Amino acid sequence: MSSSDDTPATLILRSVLLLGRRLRAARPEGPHSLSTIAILATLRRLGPMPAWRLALEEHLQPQSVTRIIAALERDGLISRMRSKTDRREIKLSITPHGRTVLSEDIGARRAWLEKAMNDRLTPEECKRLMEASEIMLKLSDSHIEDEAQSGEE
Amino acid sequence: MSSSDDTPATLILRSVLLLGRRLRAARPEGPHSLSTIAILATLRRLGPMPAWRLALEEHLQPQSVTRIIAALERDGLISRMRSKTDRREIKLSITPHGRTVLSEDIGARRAWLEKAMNDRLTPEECKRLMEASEIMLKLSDSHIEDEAQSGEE
DNA sequence: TATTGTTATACTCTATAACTATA
DNA sequence: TATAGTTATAGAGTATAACAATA
Repeated sequence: MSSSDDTPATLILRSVLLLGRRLRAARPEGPHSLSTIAILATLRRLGPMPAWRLALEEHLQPQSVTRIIAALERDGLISRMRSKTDRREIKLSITPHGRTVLSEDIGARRAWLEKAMNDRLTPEECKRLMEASEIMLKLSDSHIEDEAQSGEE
Repeated sequence: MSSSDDTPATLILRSVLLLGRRLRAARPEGPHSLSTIAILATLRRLGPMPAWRLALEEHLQPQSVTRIIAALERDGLISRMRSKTDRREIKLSITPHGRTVLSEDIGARRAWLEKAMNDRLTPEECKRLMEASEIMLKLSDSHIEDEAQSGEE
């Protein structure tokens, strides 16, 4: 049987790939990418934090975070404040302007998604998709706590 | 209320972004990216087809497909055959070597995903995730037929 | 003129390696 | 030496514009 890849895993792989493409493309007029907006949303959701913590939350390398926050600061969406106690650390905060931009961006993406859901899914399917989102988050969420437990590879 | 983005849509956005990152990173030793493998899988699943059809299936621009299939042909994973009836068209087929590489790649990614699912999800959650995959596919699937129906932007 | 495909170019996304500054 | 952050570089992923060949 050559169907070794027509498995549930393949279906998950393909669906996340294709839906991800759509969600990235559904950006509003603004110049802000999905990864950028996700970082902004995390800063609003969890409050000010240093870059290394942001890297853990977003499952990114610190260097990748550096690049994104440089753009965010350039555009005035976040502000930096050097820690007094540990002068290596820099706390990142979302600015009022950042909150405005975030709301507009998320609003536009949400509009796209909700329209697509209304057009193509039944209410029952919408509900199951939302439940599945938490499952996917859990699946992609092996940071911090878990890092300590399973140190292999 | 400033919670205009703590909505189900935001959760979906974040979960697809984060899980997508993980699935792309879970590549085996081989030099083939997720997008490349997805195209190979589509050629095996649906049989030989021209590049424009592949672009529709994968929701990519034809130029993006051109780039990917150039790499696939360079590595001997697909073959091209000019159509006799319409000499503009080139039929793309997966080669035996392509089938081998595809199975190995999918196998490795599947192993990662199944381990993650076993480690972090209950059997009930696994089942719901698989059901949700078909829903996500439907959501990202507005090509061909739908294009004709809703012609707006 | 429309369609199939390609080349050229650029921007986003992310990683690894090497570095600086501070602890 | 370890940690927080940055710079440099590269490759993956994808898009738009301009083009060639064929219909």
